[in-house]
Amino acid sequence: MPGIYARVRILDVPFHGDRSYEYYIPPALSDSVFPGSLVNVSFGHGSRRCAAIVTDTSNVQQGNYELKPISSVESHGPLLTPEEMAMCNFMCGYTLCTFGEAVRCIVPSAALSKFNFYYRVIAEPSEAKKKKLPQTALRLYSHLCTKEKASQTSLQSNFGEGTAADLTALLKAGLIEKEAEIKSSTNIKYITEVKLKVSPEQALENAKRCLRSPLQAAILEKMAELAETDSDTLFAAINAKATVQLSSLAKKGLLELTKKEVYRNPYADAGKCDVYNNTSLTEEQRSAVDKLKELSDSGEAKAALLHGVTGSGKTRVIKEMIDEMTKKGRGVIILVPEIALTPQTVGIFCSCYGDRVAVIHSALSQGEKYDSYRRIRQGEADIVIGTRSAVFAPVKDLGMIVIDEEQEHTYKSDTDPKYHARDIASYRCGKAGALMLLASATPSLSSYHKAKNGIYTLIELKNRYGNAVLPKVVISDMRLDRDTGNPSPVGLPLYNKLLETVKDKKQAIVFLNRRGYNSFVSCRICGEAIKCPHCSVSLTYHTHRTLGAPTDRDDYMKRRIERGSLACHYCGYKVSVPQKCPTCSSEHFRFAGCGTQQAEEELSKLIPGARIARMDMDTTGSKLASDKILEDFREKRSDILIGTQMVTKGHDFPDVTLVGVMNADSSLFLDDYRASERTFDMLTQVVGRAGRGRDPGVAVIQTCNPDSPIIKLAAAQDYKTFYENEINVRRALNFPPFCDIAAINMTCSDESLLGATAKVIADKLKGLLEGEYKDISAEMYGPFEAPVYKVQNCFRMRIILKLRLSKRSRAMIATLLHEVGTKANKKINVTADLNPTGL
DNA sequence: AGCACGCCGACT
DNA sequence: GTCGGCGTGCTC
Repeated sequence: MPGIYARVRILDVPFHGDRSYEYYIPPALSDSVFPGSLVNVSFGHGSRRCAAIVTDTSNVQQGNYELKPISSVESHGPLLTPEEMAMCNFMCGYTLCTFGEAVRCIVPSAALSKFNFYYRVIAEPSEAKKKKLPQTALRLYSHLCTKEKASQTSLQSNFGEGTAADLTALLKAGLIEKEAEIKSSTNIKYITEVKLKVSPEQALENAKRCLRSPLQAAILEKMAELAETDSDTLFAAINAKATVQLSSLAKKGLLELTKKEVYRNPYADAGKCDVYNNTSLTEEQRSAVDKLKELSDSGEAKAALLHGVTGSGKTRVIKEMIDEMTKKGRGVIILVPEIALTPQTVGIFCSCYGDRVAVIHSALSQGEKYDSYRRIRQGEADIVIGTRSAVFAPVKDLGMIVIDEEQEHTYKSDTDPKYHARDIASYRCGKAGALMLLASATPSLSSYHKAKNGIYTLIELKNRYGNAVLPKVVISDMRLDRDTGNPSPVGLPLYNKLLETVKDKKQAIVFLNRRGYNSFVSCRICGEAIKCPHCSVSLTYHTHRTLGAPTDRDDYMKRRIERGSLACHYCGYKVSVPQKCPTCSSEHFRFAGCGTQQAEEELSKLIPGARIARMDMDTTGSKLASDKILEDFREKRSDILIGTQMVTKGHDFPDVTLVGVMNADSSLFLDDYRASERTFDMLTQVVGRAGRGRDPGVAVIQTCNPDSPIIKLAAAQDYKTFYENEINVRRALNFPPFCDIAAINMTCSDESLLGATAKVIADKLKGLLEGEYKDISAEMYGPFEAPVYKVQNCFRMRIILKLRLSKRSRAMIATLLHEVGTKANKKINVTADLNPTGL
């Protein structure tokens, strides 16, 4: 017997309003409301319609308020299983998001239906009332009298402008009633088109009269100029979100608002399925599989790190484990960093398991996502492969979650529930008694640290498959080329190798690192970048004043030095650009950011006749374009492939004998404490691309820091030494994995308001750390300007905390967010990002 | 989020 | 006076 009272979580409430609310279940719904049901309730003063999830039901009322009824229920049974609700609760606490945000992560939006509103007549108006109501409202009323009920959409299309206002008037007069029905998912996306209904001159005149509302005036002025646009563009242009002002202008008849459907590009499945050549496992692979099986057979939740050098056949081991799992009737989730970058991995699994596989990633349309979701839920698909959101897939009897290339930053969500797929996987495996398998050639420092300390089982693959040898690595010192007067971004060693490769009818990949977008300052002579004295990250160059046009080179450099300063994004340390290099006292600096596009032109100039293909964000507008480029390269219709990150992952081109890295330094001096880790990872991956076939490969790494241990170790593919060095640095400076980092991000379009509030928030935090949460040891830095201070006219500041994340420390941050949510100015948006990927 | 309540400045 | 905009607080 379900009970007559229900506790629910409302889906669309801000953080500080996110708690349980109690409702009563009307008798008519008593046998269709369960824990996990999606219901529709009236919430708040205006009886606003809200979607909510029932968390539990009871026969006794918990609090003593007057309860509102549950209005309706999505009748196809509970939307969430008890396990899924538990996962939502876990996410709330873990990432400090609302219950609703968590629900939206795990359920495709298509399943979260919207409402249809219906109106029906309930009373006759008295003569007095009739007089008070506007003519249009009375016409609407008589129209409703002829019908049982009418939907809002149909009324709106019949009566047009002002319908909503008339309806509210009739509702207030108690003549009609409103009824909401949960609309079964149509999942159509809308934008609001805005059109000026009067002449631009009239609009400007009205703007002058709108003195009391600067926002309305701004809208009118902008509209006088644009005449027609959509609300998003308009809000961006006037730098404010003014929905209310927009609709009141529409009411005044100055603007016309139309909701319009946005069409999404349907995902065209590139589904090219290379058949896995079913060779037997090597001895090393066999023993890895045996160990993993043992872990899985224990019946307990386990985690393992599969550390295999590039080309050691990690995918083969994973496939074997999937076979094991499915044989036992258990489901599997395989996470990949990015579908577009790993077509081969996806292809392999698709061809092996056919329609038992469901592919999930963000490029799917809502409808397609929903289809996959239902196939998985029904048990039709028991193998799920996808990007980070696939970690939530409702796989039945989950036996294993694989995270391939586990160190990739794409596993951390960059939008609001800022979860890390690894944490969710760990939670799910823990609950399901499943195996979490992390795989990588260059594991993240924190995962390898855990493996070393026995939290994960470490499994290693040390040999390249088929006895392919690691490529010979040439480190090319770009300072030599500069000294001999070669201004080209392509150094002599790389040039010679490229010529040779093309002559031999082999192929080459040239890698451009685009990562160095935050400008740092490095020394022209010793190559060192200027670093923060406290944090071992590069300082970031900021300019305060405009630099003026670069007329004379030396003069321009001087201005850059004089008018800019250097800042640390972890502790806020700030200095002006020094006169001399702190390492070698040279007076010549280089500001980061070598041109990348010119590299392609340069190459075609240098090696006439070579067929060059370029692949980066600019040339791969669509997924198909990148497939085409890769396909052409594989079929040897091009000789040299130039590209960014995209070319480093997972591809297997047997005829590639040369790999070049144009600017290995650019990620070495990122303003991130993981700069070394990322550079090592990137270089190892790139080098691993060469010599995968029978012919031995060569890799050329161009750098201004040929003595950098990171570059040397990556060249030698020596992960262990790299790990030992780096972990000591992290320990010494107290960086993860020896602590966690929490960023409190604050954004606001009003710069001075933001500055003031940021200080208040910082004080509040200090108060918590010194008072109620005295037991937490934390270092607090800031508030200071975020690395990118201004985005779309919105200013961003942040506070950085170094602490150990735990239930307790998370609770403290949650308390802070609650307080800020209720007390601080609404214009300021405050969120927490726990262990942010980049700063 | 959205709505009510209450304050405050502009305009009849 | 009083209308209407905007800041503040609350939602079972």
